[in-house]
Amino acid sequence: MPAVRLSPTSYVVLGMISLRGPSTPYDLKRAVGHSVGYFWHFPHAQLYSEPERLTAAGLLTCETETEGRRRKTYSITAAGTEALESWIAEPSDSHFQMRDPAELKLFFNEVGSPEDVTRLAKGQIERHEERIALYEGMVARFGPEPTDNPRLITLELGLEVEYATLRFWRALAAGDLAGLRRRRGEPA
Amino acid sequence: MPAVRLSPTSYVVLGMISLRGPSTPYDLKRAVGHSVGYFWHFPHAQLYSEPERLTAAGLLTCETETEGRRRKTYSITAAGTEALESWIAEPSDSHFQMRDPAELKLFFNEVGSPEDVTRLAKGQIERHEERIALYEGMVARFGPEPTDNPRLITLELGLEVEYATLRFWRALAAGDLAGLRRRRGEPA
DNA sequence: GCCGTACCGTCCGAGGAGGACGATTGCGGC
DNA sequence: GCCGCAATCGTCCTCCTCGGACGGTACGGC
Repeated sequence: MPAVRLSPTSYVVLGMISLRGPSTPYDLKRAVGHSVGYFWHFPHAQLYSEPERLTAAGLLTCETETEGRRRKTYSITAAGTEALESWIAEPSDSHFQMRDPAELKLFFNEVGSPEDVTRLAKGQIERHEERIALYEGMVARFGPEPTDNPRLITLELGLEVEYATLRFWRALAAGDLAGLRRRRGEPA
Repeated sequence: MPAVRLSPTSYVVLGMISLRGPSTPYDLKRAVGHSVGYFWHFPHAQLYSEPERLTAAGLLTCETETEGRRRKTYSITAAGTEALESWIAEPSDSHFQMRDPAELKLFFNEVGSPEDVTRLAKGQIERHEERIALYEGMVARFGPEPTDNPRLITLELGLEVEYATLRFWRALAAGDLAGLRRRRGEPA
């Protein structure tokens, strides 16, 4: 049972199995796809390899189907639950990372033309409007009151951020960043 | 001159050299540290390996110091500039990623205790307040008017996002997510 | 039964992360 | 000048992440 370094990915796997009960990698893939996946993307292949690592570390157990499709069902162990809980309890260390290609393009916009910036902004506005519609739909379906479903709380954070970036790109397209600053100063 | 896949990291290197002129990896490290680095982190080692790749692809040229400290100075080529410009001009494909460990913890908070959430929120509030102070300081120093310095425009986006997340964690700590939703609906 | 299609699992090569370590330089003390 | 120390700068190594390619499995239509 070698000690392994646990990454955020590890905790997503542990957390998902903890919330859902015993799961196969494919179960995880789908579950992640319409929840955590929206704000923390990772490729499906890791949902196959990561549980293996965690099993080796004693945080999961694995049961292999013998008949038909080879399939592995992972369950969380006491050690796994403990690891997850202590991660949740420990103070959060690092700041978030944005990783927005559009923001990069904007940063280097001096190189390009002003029309590039306008086009970029237009595209981003659409993109964020779509995302907001998606999130609002989820809220409407699963619980209009934020406290209805604890797992939906993070959606509120997602929405808050989406609206913020939308405001930014709209202000940029309208050439009114000063207005954006002014409105930020107002009481909320 | 083999064709290489260009990642966002590649464009950061190209963009930085394009803005600053010929640079050594260490120059880039420092330049990135107090600009792009705030919203797109990457380890310093890549600022040594990535220019090599780009040189192999013909997008940069490299001049090696012979005396004293081995040191390489990279300059952008015409092909490099072209690659950068066409990247800026092309429509932005993918949505941004948040990658916020705190958001993950919140998502899995059912596993933990309510005090964990409160503690998490308190920590995040501090963290984002610090970040906002840092950004506001930069704005005050380098250009109170958003349009003063084109490279500072992204700072406005950073601030907008920081304020949004700060509002969220404050609302969460105050147990008033409903209020957050209500205020989002108001005209801006 | 045969075939097409959606579903599911594994592999692999390239790139990213970030710490460890080694080399170089400048500076203060003598 | 010479030494030693600390800051600066460059490279390497190992593990992890990425994401597409590929191949196997189940199921419905005919």
